[in-house]
Amino acid sequence: MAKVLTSRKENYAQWYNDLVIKADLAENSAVRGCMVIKPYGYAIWEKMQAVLDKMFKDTGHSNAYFPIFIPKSFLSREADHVEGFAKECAVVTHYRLKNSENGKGIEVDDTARLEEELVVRPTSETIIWNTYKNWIQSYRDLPLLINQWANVVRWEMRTRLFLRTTEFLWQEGHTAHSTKEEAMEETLKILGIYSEFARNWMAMPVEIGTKTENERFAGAVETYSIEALMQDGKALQSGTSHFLGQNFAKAFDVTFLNKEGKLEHVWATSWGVSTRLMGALIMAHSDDRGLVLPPKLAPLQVVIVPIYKKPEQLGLIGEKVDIIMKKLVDSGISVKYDDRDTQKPGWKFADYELKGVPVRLALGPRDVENNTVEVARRDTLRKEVYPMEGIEKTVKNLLGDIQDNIYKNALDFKERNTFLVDTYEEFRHITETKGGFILAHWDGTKETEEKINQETKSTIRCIPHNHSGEAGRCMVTGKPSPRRVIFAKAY
RNA sequence: CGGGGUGUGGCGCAGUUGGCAGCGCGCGUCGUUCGGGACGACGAGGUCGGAAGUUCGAGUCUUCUCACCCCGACCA
Repeated sequence: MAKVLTSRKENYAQWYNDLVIKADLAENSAVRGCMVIKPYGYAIWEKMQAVLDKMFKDTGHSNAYFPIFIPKSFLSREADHVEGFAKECAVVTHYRLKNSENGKGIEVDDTARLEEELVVRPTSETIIWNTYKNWIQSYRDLPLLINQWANVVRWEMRTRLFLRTTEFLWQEGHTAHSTKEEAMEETLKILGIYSEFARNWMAMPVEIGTKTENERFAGAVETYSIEALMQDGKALQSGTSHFLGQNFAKAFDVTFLNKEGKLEHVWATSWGVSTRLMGALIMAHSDDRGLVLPPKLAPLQVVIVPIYKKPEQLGLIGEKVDIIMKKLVDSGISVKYDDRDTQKPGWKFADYELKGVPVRLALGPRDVENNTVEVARRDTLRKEVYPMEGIEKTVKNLLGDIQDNIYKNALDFKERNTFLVDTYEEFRHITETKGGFILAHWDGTKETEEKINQETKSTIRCIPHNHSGEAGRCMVTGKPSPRRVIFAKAY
């Protein structure tokens, strides 16, 4: 078989890049740092969107859309917020071009300078809270539960397809509440949704937890995240949910009259997942032959490949395939019959493996004669011949098995690569050799966190919610620690 | 913004001492093939990233410039 991908062992980063390109998910564009998401990649993103969108709506949220441009002055209203984002903002200064003096090309018209420059949104808190001010007067207007699907721009130094690009797609939820408790409840509810989405749809186990002050969103009181472990032992922050307290309400003077007729600032949350989830999905399951997709998010769940020598044989196969297709479609399975005669079966097998299609059916003259189908699953690469009779049940069960199996594999991997560590020496050894999640005690200070980061390149991914809070002593300073936190090298 | 690297057909690359721009893949036509990336024959496709210079002659030498990739610091 012709080798298309760099193997993971050889060079993990290269494997990822190769895979994204070769599986036709995305490519680099003419604009540095910005990607073109290709139809196959976008189809996966659309599936993710559809599921998440429903989850948000089922919990009472509505979609809306706010401008891509933010007046520069808005950004500076919340001090921490502007400090966090100032270094990576694209700024619009002019609104017109003109023909160059020398007749060649086109240039910025200096006479068309904007009075107030516009920032291309790196996130939308400021424009949204400026708007919410007019929407909220009374406790009766609350809670306000809004989400938007949008693109944002963060001018990054170094980019990688899906994992970090200058422009990316995401959803950002922005909610307003009358009490602190309710806002906090919302923040954690969304964290739960993200975790459930990762678990049940992406087949990706995640750690949920609280971010340290260092890693907190600029302008938030508390940031929570879901953290996934990639096959190279590095962590990927896959979603964040922020409790914003009254920071933005105060900055944008968003107040409401409570039941007692008293004026109060509202309580806020914001939360988001981005096309980075695509990167997580790719790295969580895929192998050296290509993408492995969970059936629940695969744009195409089943592909049927005919094997034949003569046109008459193709005709006979086609008749059987029509029957199978109908049964599968009736069972809610997405299926494609690839009867192109421009590619050979072997080529198609390899190509659909590269693209991660969960199940492949092959039908040849032999199958027509015996009333059978060859069924191949992408996750284990195993092939078996099944009777045509009841094929829809066979396939449906198999899709379920695959979804479960890749989750189980990812979970096993995470467990095998999660280490309980008590000494700094051992900590350094593991970060240098294996990577993975390391549960260790930390004294809670920024100084120690930074020292560990400097010396080992590891960061505290989160203070986990799902591990016991047994107390101990900081592995670096020996000071008391109330609970273990999760360290890892991160994307 | 530092360090390293690369720009030659759609993609991946070779191009020696400066002397007719090549190879593999892909693409097109025809034929044989088709149960794990088939094979043969013929064919199409290039102002060698850009500008200036040296030279009888530049893909190759000089200077400038632009772009992209990789590794770091910053980040979802």
